[in-house]
Amino acid sequence: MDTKHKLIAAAERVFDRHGFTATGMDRLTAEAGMSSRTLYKHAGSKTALMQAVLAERERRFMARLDVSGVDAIFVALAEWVHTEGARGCLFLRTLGETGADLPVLADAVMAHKAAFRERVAEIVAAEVGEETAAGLSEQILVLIEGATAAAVYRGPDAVAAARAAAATLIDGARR
Amino acid sequence: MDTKHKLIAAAERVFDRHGFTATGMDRLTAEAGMSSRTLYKHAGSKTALMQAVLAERERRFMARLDVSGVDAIFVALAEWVHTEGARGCLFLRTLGETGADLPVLADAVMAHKAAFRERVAEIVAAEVGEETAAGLSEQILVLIEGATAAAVYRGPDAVAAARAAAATLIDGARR
DNA sequence: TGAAATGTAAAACGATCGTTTTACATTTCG
DNA sequence: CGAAATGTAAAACGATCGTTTTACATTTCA
Repeated sequence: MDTKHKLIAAAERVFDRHGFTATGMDRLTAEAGMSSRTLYKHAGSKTALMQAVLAERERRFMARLDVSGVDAIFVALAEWVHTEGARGCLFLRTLGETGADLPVLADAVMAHKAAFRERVAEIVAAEVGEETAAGLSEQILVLIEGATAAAVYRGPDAVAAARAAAATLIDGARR
Repeated sequence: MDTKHKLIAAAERVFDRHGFTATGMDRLTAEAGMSSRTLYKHAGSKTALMQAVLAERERRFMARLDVSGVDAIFVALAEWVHTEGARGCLFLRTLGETGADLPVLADAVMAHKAAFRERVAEIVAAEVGEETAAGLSEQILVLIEGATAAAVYRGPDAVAAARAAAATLIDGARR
């Protein structure tokens, strides 16, 4: 059981830094410190391994989204960028790499984004009320995605700017 | 000369829809309707072809950014999504696919993003003045990136939300 | 004790990768 | 006219792809 988690953690690092398609199995076995036989016993296939990586990523990301205010979302995002770096959303990157050619991964990405959007809507609704939240939560969603994307070349400044913009928008919606 | 442009246009379509790494030369030659010998005569290599694609993409994208107000940026973005679809920023996707493993492409992406950021700053400054623009243009930048990313799974709604958010932020900065 | 489970190391599988080469047809233009 | 330029079609290059297999070592536990 420890072997599988070690594999997924190693695969997440390598896929995140070098991309899914460009990463060969030899690099995965080397990084995970195990033979290819063991890797395939646990993962099944390269695509299934990426599936497992996305599932683990979703678990970890959603745990950070367990907050009770919009501002806290951006604090959490700033922490994420600080500890894990900024290479863009792994889900959208995976979708972008494979397009619709690997439906299993495309479905996982879309399911994650639906859950993510739902969670953001809940947080916004709790802060400004159901009726105001309708249009506002989509704006907050865009700010989170934008901070994630822009942080690739702007670093923490992008997250800070998104945080400030969100505060302005929330403040405007309150009155 | 027409051959080269036909090649680049075909390569842009294929790379955009199926990714850079996952696309083989056979798919490129088929889509461009030419032999691999001719392709290599004009492009040099797969990486150089992607370089040319990014240069063409930048030319076309920057032409759309030739507007004189922040709101017009989002109108242009909405048009782009309508005519070309939403598969995310090709520059960031390319960077995400290859990481730092192909410095030529990474450099092209960073150079484009610097120019893009500069252009956005100019547009914002023209609208609210130099001193107010400092912090605000980074927020607008985040909104554009966010609309581009979120449009992958939210479609035109993401652009509309970003446009509304930008209007609110600009309005707040004016007074 | 001994069989089942779990691991490693390494060779091999056919397929496909990006690229070059060989052989030949057509067009361009001094 | 005739050579240079530009194209196609297709085979071949060595390398690497994702995956399976063979052979063997170690641990687990009824």
